[in-house]
Amino acid sequence: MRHRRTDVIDRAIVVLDEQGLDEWSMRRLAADLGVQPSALYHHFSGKDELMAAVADELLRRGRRPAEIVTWESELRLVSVELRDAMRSHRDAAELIAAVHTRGVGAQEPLRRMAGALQRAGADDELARVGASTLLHFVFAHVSDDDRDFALGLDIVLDGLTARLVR
Amino acid sequence: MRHRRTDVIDRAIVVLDEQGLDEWSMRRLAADLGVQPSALYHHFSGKDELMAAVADELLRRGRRPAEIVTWESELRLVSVELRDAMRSHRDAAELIAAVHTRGVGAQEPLRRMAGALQRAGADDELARVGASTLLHFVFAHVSDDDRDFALGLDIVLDGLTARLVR
DNA sequence: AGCCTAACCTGAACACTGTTCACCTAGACG
DNA sequence: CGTCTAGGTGAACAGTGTTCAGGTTAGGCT
Repeated sequence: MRHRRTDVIDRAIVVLDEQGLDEWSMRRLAADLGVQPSALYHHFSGKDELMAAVADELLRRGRRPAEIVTWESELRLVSVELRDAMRSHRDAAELIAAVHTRGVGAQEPLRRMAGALQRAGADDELARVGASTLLHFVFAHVSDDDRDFALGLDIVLDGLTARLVR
Repeated sequence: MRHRRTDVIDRAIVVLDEQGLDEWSMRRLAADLGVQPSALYHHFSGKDELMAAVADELLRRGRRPAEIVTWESELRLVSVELRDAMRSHRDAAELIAAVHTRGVGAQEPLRRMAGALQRAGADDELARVGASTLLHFVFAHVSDDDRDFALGLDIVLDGLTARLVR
């Protein structure tokens, strides 16, 4: 059986769900696809690139069409989409956070947050720091219940608002 | 040469500085100590416990005597101590964050933050969420310059203040 | 229909990793 | 003097990501 890049990514997500991130190795994925481990290196330069592709696919699937009214609602939307993507599959949170931290992928939520802040009137510095603060808040509170998540989101947005209106 | 637990921890920190976290393996550390890898398992149950011990030692070394006046100054102190510890050695940030995330150690900063919030009048939920938000802000902004770090810290503390005074 | 190219895959090897196990050894203490 | 124990040995196990030279196969072009 021959596989395309997208086949590998799709199957990688299934294996992630079944085995978890710890058992998620190139060899296991290859075995699951009925292929030698080295075959994966035709589609991806290495494990990092594969992980990044999977993370980006999870984020893509988590997006929902929505019309934006205020900058605050946009920040909330991006936060909730990101959180949902991180909860959509087993260990997706660790996967996405790892990929983002290593700088190999999953950069879009941060960019969208910074963009929203800039459109809200923030200067470069505030947009950068504010977006990063919000993003890492989401990373940290993925497994909170919805109430706690909403509370924390309010904390950060309150802080951002206080800086923005000045 | 025979070594005690503390010798191993001290040497582990040196090796971390010289080689970085990626190259920081049980085998390398053992070689550096002039000992077989298996000898390390007399002092630690495994790599996780050793990492946790190193993280806690770095945090311990980063503590500074200071008298606390307000809850806000206590939160600032813990944040700055944590940030300094994370900057004190090569890859110390990744090490401490990893140990904390896995729940095997480096739990004290979070506990101190939650305690300060409780003394400031926060209920259990706000103390928990607020402390976690602040902690992960520090994790995320270790490598920012001081200006950006101070700005982000203000954002989070503003948000916390807004919730506390209610 | 036949060829050719590009995509895909094989199988073996390399150089690591953390961990376990049975066994040994030097020094302190009663 | 003997025992106890903290510390260490050396080999093995079961994995890991990655590389490489070479083989196969499907699709488009002439």
